[in-house]
Amino acid sequence: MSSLKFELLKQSERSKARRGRITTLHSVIETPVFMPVGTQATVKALKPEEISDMGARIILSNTYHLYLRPGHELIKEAGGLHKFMNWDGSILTDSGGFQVFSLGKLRKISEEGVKFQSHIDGSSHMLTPEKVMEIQTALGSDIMMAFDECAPYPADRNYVKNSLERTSRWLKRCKEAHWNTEKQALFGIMQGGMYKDLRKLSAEQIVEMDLPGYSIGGLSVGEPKEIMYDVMDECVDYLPKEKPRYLMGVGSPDCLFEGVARGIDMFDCVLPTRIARNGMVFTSEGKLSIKNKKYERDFTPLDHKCDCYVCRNYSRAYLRHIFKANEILSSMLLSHHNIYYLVNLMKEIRLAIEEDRFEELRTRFYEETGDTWKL
RNA sequence: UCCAAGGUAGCUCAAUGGUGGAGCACUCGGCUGUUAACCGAUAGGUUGUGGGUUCGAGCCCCACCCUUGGAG
Repeated sequence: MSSLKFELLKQSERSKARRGRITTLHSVIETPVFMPVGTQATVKALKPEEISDMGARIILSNTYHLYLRPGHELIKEAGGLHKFMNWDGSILTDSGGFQVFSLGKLRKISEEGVKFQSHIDGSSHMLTPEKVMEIQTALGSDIMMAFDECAPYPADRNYVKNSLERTSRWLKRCKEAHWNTEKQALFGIMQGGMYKDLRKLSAEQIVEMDLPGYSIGGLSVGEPKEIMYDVMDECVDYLPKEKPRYLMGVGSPDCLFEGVARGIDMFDCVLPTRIARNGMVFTSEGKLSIKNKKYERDFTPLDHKCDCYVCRNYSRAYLRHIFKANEILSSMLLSHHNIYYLVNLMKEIRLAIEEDRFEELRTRFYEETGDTWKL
């Protein structure tokens, strides 16, 4: 019995969009799917049952952060990450590869792995493919990500090539260190920066490993959207149709549409929760900054088309007030709305694909949200 | 009534006699595998009032007004 099953339910004929279903030990996940991010074993400001009630069946957490604090051994002792954080759906754990990018000044890369200086206490730690697999095995995630290097943008071709080839070698080591194959699936990560031929090279090297799923990494790292879409166009074609494709770190509503249209099945992003804590929300009419004075006496809901708990019970005026007053409830309510918005958006997208009207939904989305998502 | 300390941005406070600043608040913007309840920008001033000394005063001198504390 395999740790992960992917069924391709429908392939759209007018685009690469497709409907699928992933089954892991903990849940059945309808795709395309958006995965909320819970880096430190919590989707910030939200209770697991809220996320579950919205219909989300999978969330993402992070190897690097949990290894540093509270430590993977402790989580193993607690009975695994699911039990520890009270989440009974599926969990995908990122490998710490993104931290190679985001903690740029605090790390040193070698063939063996990456030496990090903890951003918490400055202590030194070595993450290797083997170590990362050990940590993710202890956490007990349903989907483990291979250890990769997320190259910065811009980066010169030579750097990107060396980096991607090392990532491929690290993937091989991850696979060799992967023993809990009955319960946990390992995904490989494509790199290659903005160079299409390098994307192809990376894809060939990782697909050869015959893994249950593949992701596209190294995008949405500061490049213009046109470039990201352009690279995505090609990337997907290099990945097998019968395996789930995961675009890492992408999650603005427009990018979700563009990703789905290009054949992506899975997405994750900190955007909805982060911008919520900073007073920004998604609505059916585009972005809305609850900080703006124009909402001071606006007693209507955030989004009149939304039927989430927040939109059913609170006004913009109230949400503005608690945000300005720096009340904790502000983060809770705005995060709830934003996650609901994306989870629901994906639900609509799945239905549209089933009914052969994804393109119409996509067009309508851009019409209704105006220039909010302009490139 | 006397004594003391003090009056500088909306608030709390900086500023050897030499171009009046900061934090917070306000207004706006940004955030894409979380080092982020974060970061950035705009705006905001007759330095309590009136005199004086000085090339030059928020700062020194005089008077007055106001605030706080103490004494009676």
